[in-house]
Amino acid sequence: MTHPCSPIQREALPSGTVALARWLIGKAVVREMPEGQVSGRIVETEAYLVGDAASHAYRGQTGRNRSMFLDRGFAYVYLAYGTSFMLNVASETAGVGEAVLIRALEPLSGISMMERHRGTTNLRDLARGPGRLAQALGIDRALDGVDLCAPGPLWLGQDAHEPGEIGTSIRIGITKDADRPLRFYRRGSRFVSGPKSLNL
DNA sequence: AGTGCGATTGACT
DNA sequence: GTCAATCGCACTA
Repeated sequence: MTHPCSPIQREALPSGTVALARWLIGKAVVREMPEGQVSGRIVETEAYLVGDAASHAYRGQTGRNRSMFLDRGFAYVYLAYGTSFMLNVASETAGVGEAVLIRALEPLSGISMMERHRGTTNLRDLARGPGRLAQALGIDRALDGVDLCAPGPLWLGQDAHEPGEIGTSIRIGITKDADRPLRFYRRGSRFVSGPKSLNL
């Protein structure tokens, strides 16, 4: 197993939300549960910026989005469509509301636990899409605001693996500021979400 | 207090 | 390919 075993230090995160979104491709998300460890390699991200009408922080800080305004490396978790939790990484200095949405993982460890959480054994479907990813890792609002750069229930790890070639596209599922090239993905990975036309 | 709307998913034609 | 489910939250009054 190629387990990462300690969190990436906050100082190692690149500054700038777009830089972080690209850099996170190929890093690992690690979830510690009572039953064991679940982890996956990040293969798809999106950036949400200040002045971006698609961002939850567009109209400033609110009860839901306050974790977007934490320092780099803290988690912002929210519920979308009443059904799916979304995992984001706050990406700027404290007080600035920007974040990176983690959209898809390539399963690395704890796969049987992911299968149980997701109700399928289809490896490709375990964490392809932000809602599926959160379900596979048992992520919900209880993890909103946790430090992903510290040991605990959820953290970011190095992965002994090349990030691969990174593609860029418009973001998925938004209607405002929909033309900006702020989605990043591992080119050629079968674990990325989205239509073929955005994964070239 | 009421209303409209998603950073999605799964089921179905 | 289409489409409804589902609910917390932000916005209006």
